[in-house]
Amino acid sequence: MRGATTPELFDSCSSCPIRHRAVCARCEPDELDQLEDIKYYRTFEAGQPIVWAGDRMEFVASVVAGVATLTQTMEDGRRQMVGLLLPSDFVGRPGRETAKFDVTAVNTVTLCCFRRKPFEHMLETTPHVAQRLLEMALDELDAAREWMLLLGRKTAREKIASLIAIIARRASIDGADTTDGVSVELPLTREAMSDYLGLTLETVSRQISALKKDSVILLDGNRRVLIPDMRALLDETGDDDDGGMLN
Amino acid sequence: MRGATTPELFDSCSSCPIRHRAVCARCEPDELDQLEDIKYYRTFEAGQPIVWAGDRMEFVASVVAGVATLTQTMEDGRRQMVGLLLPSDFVGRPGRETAKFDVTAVNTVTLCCFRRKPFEHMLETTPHVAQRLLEMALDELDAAREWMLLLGRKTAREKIASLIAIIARRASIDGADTTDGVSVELPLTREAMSDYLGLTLETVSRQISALKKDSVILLDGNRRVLIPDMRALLDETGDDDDGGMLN
DNA sequence: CGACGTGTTGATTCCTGTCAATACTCGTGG
DNA sequence: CCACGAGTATTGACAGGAATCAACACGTCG
Repeated sequence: MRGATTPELFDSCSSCPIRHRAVCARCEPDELDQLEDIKYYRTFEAGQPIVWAGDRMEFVASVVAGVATLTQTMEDGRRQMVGLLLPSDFVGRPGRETAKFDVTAVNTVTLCCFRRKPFEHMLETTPHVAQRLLEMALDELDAAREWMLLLGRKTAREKIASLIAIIARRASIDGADTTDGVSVELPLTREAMSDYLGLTLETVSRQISALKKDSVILLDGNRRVLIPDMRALLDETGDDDDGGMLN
Repeated sequence: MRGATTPELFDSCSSCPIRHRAVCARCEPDELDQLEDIKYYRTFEAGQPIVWAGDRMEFVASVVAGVATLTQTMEDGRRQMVGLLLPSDFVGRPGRETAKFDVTAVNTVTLCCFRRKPFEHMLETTPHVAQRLLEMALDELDAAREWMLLLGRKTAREKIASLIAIIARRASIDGADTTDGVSVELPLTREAMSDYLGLTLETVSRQISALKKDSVILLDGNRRVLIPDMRALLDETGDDDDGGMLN
């Protein structure tokens, strides 16, 4: 059903693909051993809920593979994505009993779950976990604040351009070739994009079409975007600089 | 001029008004001694910049008294507030050289500054500072994410109602009488409110007038708001519950 | 094939932004 | 005392951008 436990995905933490970026990044071998004792893997299929807001959380986790969304919903159905969880991102909040936001798998998601109580104990006893988590929380906070500028002040066109630019930036960090145009796969449906950007899905569709018409982007199918000139795309985001994207 | 150093505001940390809520809340006496060694007070007058985005930050700090804003500005002047700093809130980001946002004093602000390098050293050596800072960062992150829902999905009227409700909540926590109506002083100008809510100041003014016309709020001067029925105000925020505000 | 999920496009509405005029408050100085 | 000006706030007229309502295209899967 939902969230079946997977036996073992890796021999040990040392062969884990997110070992150097996740909450365990700074851990010493003995600290990793402690984490091994309290961890287990779970996978969720595309579209499945990982937790509902208000649910009791028995674990915190690192995203090992896949993409998940953090969303908030109003009673009348209006929905806002408040975070996009990619591999190595952290799920859950130590010190809180119940989840505050809905977490949903976008595609197949693998989580490395830590039982909450022992994890909280580790935060108090082993400094490297707390230090790394602090670093990650501060990064998330910066990202959230940048998103606030987008949500509060950017036009629909700027929002779309910003989203594509951010995804392209991540793709290029992951080692893609950027010499003559970048090609990125949008991991989100139009509806998910609209939830992320604070727009309707119709507006998202229209602005993507508009950027295509203006040759800022090219489409290859519905999901794949080709960016012939990154500078031109960045000019559409409304941001003053390139955000450290270009070398 | 700007940011003059104040000799000494309190005998010691033990008589500090934010001692139990700030980043030093969990510190043991010997840890407080360490903090004393690296701290100094500064005050800023209303309207003064505390730091500009891009400035080199030589310190991190706790807000001791006053209100400051964290804002981001686009090249064409569009501005978005991304945080409101109240007493006990933390300013600056350990591990980063330069400020990412503008920080501005709304009224007279007193900061308890810690030299950045020694503070970062303390984060590595004394767990109680890091633990408390993590807790505060996670709270900030939650607040930022709730604000994202407001910015992305709420109507102008809901935004105004939400802002007043949040300020009223804080006032009632501070021990005001809520039996027959709450009275709160808005610490922000209409323009600052508009920056916070992602609106224009005209829209802010109009929606405040509309809420007044509908008797959801009463005005006493430009800044003081009387709330005859908190439930009625909360109904206007668009939130499903009372946010833990009512007992 | 038909149903369904996803995406595009069009017509129209309406909320909020923009531009503009006016009022109010509070100092300062004649 | 009042005039004056700066900063702040309110209100009106109007325009525009995004939401809403609706139709239709495309691909997949039963």
